[in-house]
Amino acid sequence: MDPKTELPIALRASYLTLHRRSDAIFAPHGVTADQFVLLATLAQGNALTQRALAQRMDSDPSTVRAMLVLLEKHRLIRRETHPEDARARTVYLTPAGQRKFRSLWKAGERIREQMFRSLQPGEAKTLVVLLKRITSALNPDLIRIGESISQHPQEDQT
Amino acid sequence: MDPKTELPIALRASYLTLHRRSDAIFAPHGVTADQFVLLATLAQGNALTQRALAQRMDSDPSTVRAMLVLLEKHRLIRRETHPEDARARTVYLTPAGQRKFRSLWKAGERIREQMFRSLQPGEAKTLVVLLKRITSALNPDLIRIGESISQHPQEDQT
DNA sequence: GATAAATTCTGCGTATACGCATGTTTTTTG
DNA sequence: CAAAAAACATGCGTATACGCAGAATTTATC
Repeated sequence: MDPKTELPIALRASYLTLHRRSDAIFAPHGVTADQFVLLATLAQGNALTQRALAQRMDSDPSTVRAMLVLLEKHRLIRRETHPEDARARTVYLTPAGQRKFRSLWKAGERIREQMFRSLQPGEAKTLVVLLKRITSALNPDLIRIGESISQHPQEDQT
Repeated sequence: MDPKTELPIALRASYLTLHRRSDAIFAPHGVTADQFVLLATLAQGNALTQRALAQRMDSDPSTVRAMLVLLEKHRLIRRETHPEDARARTVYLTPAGQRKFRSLWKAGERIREQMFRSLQPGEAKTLVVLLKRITSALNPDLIRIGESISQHPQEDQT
């Protein structure tokens, strides 16, 4: 089969496999794979608004909100009204959330190691580069010549 | 950031973006991205059991079932009891399902083209190879299909 | 400075995605 | 052949994932 056809399928298979495996590894910690991504994003840049958090996670704001409601109930994160913008809510990792994240990071190392070891030196970097390439190619905020992409609010992210 | 850390994140971002984009493109046809994958799998090998279908889609049997129930209601697929094995049900694409798939295939060409064009000659093939590599690296029991599945992800002997 | 426009979160509806338990049927074993 | 084990589909519960509409608030416009 030609690569153009195979590529979306291979991408899907890879992601679903990674997701399943992550869920299995994190389950004993009472956390899902996606919750881990959220916690990791917060660990990297605390005090984000829900919207900013969603953007960095490549997720939908309403999806993130549902996750936050759960995580807040589990006392891993905390939400406060933004001091300057009463529309927004700022999200913080609680101390328990920080501890949990560190422990999850260790647990996840096994998976990262497993993926990484299956690749030759340099291939991981290549893979990341190519993935980012197709991601931005699929992102409709790029203006293509000859093709009309209407109805899309331009947003300028960093 | 080092590639080992970035890889899972990049994979997730790529897949979610592809999935969103596909959903948007297929929505006017009344079909989701995942339903497209199912129909495509059936188009390639008709008359599969639900389990075989799930395996080829890299999906869970119970997930596939839910999709089949929907697709059957939409008259795109049909399920019959397996002639020799009364436990299993065989899935068929209806004529309408075949037509729908052909039309979806055309609609999806735009996305495949967009991904493909962002890559240099040969890179698409490379990307597929690397994705398959990490997929099987993450699969704890890819040795034999159809065997009982061990649920102890502790052993890692290769 | 009042009104319109944009932004942010919330809530709802639908569709995966998966694990687990259950019921039925086939296959294996003693 | 009878009992046990395995395989297949179903149903349930939880957690994304997303679009869309609505309410509150900030920013822009005249």
